[in-house]
Amino acid sequence: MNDTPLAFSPHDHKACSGDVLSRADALSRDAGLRLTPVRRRTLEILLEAHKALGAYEVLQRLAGDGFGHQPPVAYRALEFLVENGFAHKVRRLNAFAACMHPGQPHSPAFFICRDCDAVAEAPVVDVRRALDEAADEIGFVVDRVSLEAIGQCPGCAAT
Amino acid sequence: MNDTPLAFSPHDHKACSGDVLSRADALSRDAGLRLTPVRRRTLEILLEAHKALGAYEVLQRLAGDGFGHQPPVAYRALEFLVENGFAHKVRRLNAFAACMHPGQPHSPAFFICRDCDAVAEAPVVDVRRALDEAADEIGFVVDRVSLEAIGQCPGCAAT
DNA sequence: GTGGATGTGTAATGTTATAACAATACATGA
DNA sequence: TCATGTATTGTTATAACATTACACATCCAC
Repeated sequence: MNDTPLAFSPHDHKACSGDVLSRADALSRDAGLRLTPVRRRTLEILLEAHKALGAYEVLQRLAGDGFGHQPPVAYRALEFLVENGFAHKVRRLNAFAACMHPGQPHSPAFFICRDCDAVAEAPVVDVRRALDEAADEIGFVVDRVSLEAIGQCPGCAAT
Repeated sequence: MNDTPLAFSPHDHKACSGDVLSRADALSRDAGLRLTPVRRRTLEILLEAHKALGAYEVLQRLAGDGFGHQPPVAYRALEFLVENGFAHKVRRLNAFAACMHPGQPHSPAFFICRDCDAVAEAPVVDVRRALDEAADEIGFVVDRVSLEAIGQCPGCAAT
């Protein structure tokens, strides 16, 4: 429960956040999606935090910025972001994290550190393919998958 | 002989429940675990329901059987079952399901039907291996994994 | 401009989960 | 037998997460 970054390696948060945000702008324009002020600010909040945030944490920051104070304000914005691939829900934490690769259809997995709560999103195409095969065998048609691993991140293992 | 998990095919619930329950008794004895009345009854409830149940549903049935009426009663029993491999938590549903293969260390995935809410537990060793490889690459040590797929089960696809 | 669809705001409520403490059961060894 | 330690169960209260329902505003196609 510290500020350990979303990814497990040091990097320039501001640069990667800005980058993702501007890609989100472009993607929304192209797709005819309305990345309205609340929604855009919500994404920005997730990017700034650079970790998974609960809906009520997001709400608190939105309220501080002059948006609504009630839960649906945050939940609706988060829902929009998740549905359109700008964010992911991390079920293990009941929390939300900005997607680091919006627009590139990817099958993400989340690696959640049990010690510092950091969440890393990693592409795991092979994993997804293996899962689809397993589904095929039982005649199940997969819509969406959530893959979450709990364990220890390199940073916490080092200490 | 096919691999379709029990949940998606007709079968004798009472037989498979009884079987799992007696295996749980044996495993507990061997491992020195105390499968106390609440805990055993909780497992029995999950087996009888033969689907994923919310903690409050479990609690209601426990209360009806003369056990406590308060949430921790159910949560504690469920936690015991999950920790010792007798049940699984299905995070997508905020619910719990009996493990159909207690004692056999397995890396389970859950296939959740969006139409009928049936939950099938399937072994997915390949998937787990692929995930471990992805974790290795980023220096993450995996403890436990939750793999949940939402989609359509064979039964609902047929109708 | 009008009207429908979409988005934002609020209040109220529902659902899931845990903290904190008290009471009880049970094994072990004096 | 009785004291003592530990695990378990029970209760109250509350935290944390999420949704429903409804009012009003804004966008945009016609």
